[in-house]
Amino acid sequence: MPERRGRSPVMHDVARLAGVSHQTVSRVLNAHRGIRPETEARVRAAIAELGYRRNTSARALVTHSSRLVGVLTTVPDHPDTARALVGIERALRAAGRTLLFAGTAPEELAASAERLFGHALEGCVALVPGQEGELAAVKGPPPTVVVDAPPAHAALTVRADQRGGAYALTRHLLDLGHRTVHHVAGTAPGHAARTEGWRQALREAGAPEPEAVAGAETGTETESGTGAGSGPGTGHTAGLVLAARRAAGEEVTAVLAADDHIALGLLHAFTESGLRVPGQVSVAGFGDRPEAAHLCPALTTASADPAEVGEAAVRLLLAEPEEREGAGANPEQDRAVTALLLPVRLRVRRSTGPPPARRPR
Amino acid sequence: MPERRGRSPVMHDVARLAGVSHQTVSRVLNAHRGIRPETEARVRAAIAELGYRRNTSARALVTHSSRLVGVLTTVPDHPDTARALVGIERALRAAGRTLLFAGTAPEELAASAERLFGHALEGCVALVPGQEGELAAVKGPPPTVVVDAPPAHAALTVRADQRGGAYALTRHLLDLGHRTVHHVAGTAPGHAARTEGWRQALREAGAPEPEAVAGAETGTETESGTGAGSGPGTGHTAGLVLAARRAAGEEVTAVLAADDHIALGLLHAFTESGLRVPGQVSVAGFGDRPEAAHLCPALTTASADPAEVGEAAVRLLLAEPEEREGAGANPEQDRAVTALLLPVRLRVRRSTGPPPARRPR
DNA sequence: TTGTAGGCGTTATCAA
DNA sequence: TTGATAACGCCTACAA
Repeated sequence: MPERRGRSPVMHDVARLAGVSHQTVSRVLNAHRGIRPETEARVRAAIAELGYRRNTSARALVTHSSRLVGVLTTVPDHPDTARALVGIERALRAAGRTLLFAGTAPEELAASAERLFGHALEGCVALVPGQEGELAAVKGPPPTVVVDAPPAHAALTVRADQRGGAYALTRHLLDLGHRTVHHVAGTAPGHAARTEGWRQALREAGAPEPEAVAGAETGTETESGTGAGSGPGTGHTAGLVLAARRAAGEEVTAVLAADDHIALGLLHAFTESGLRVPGQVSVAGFGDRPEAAHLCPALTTASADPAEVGEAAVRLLLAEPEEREGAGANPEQDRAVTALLLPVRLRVRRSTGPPPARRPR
Repeated sequence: MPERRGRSPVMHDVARLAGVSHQTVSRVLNAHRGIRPETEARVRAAIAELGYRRNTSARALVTHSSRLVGVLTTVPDHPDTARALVGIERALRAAGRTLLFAGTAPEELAASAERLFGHALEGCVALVPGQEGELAAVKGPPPTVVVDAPPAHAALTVRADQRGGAYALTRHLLDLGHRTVHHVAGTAPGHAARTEGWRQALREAGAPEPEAVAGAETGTETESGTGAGSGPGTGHTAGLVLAARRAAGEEVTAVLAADDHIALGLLHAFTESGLRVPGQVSVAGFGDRPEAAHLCPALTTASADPAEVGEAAVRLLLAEPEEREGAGANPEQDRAVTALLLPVRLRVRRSTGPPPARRPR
């Protein structure tokens, strides 16, 4: 007998033990039809007895696919990335795939993509907020789903419904009794859609439409969750402006910030100005950063569950392109869906409440 | 010429273009010595021109190693996991390795390990807090580093210096002027060492050693960062006990909790009892959970940087076993270091301060 | 210093 | 229904 001492068993060993050829073993493993049940049983028994496992590399070599799906991100330390990873992994596991991860600085994005693509990826999920330019580096042969791709981007993408979320948040404040809702806008990708949702809600409700305050947001939404850097001045300045307007007689009872960072600045500014939240002013954020639940008061905000976003991205990635006539040249063209819009859900907490009574009833 | 139309170039193509054999190309790629510089230049030029990349699967097939390192965890949604991932990935990238990730429920740990090990891993980092039993599933041929393995566990491991951290935290409180420091103990793995560090600091300072309060911690430290579940009752009960003791005349001016969760409960209980933190009682936690910085008041705590822990784990994993006489049978036996102890650093924030003045000076 | 031959473990194609 | 044989792309001997 050939020496099979240290090495782990291979297909040939299983075949010999089952008294068949290695081909038959392969067929059993790949669920080919036309195998006599009793043959299959013998093969399975041999597999179990030997503790045999297929060699992934050999399989990938001949298959040209490794059943590996890559995740490429420029924001590995963003809390939403971690949460998305959980969803991605869950979907991948269900599909029998394994997750390859690369977190990298934007400058090294291309190099990291190379490294990832080198592993015969079956597909790739890109968590790359920021500018369109960065995404160019991710163009690869394996199909790629970009999470929250900019509107212009033509790739497969899963997006959170920013506009709908802002709409719902505004609606929530109006329903609490506020005559209108002020807004501090941001400049990060996706913030514009939030501003639109806010305006739309006001318009439909026939509420006054105050001008949005510019948040001078410097793209800090992609920063680490520990709040390092960023500093004040974000929503803080806007908060002081609004407090001043209120002192001057304007009716400012509810403010929707373009993101939780800005909302935090608002909270500070209002507290400094002696305004109680939510007693005198309600504040809502957007994005549901982890700390939002632990602020004083806990922040009402909204977000799409990052895990769900991740799951959806994988499902979109792994969905078989519809087999239409002439399919094959460009699989992405043959899909039924190339962009998914995920609902944004409200997280109502303590920072929003009814407006102060204007006069005793 | 053989048809080379759609397919990506292989080593043979490079060889033909450079006018050498594919062996020479392989030698260049693997930095073998004894290649004429001009030959190497031609090869490199051909590689660049063709945009050639080695096929990882073929390489792994013959090499029996994929330059892939696995990360296996039962707590994929723990914030420290995300932070560790960043460090792991950084170290891996520097070493030219790629990261394979599997997050899973404890029950499926063995299956996930199987799936991971199936990819010819070069090594594995296990983020598996909790019971020793779970770790048994991770026993695999590839060398594995367990992060924060239980003391008894014999594998390669990287541990945070729990004892030293608790010592430093206690020292910090004593230095602020507190006569002694109370302690709420926990039951999660690693908590016992924290209690030891606390006691040691008191003893060395000659401070009174109050009995530790049992925190009745139900292992919530492994839960998600959003605080779902866990509920009150953790440190809350202990806080009420301490507040009562204080009301009864005992000098309780500083409390070290076994973790941030317990500390949060303490904060609630003290606030309920009308005690100002840190005005009347100082509170310190342990673990630096992300929300600690955003509590009111922000929590003084301590932790080893998870990213650093991750980096250290990878370095330990990839460190070549020292080549001693008789090496080879069990590589782990031949290492200079099998357990690394990482420093725990203080994060002093607003929840600790000097004790209230006993009498006017 | 370079080239030739063989095999890594699997899947696909043919023939039986 | 099953078995032989040839790839898949690379690396490690050995030969030149």
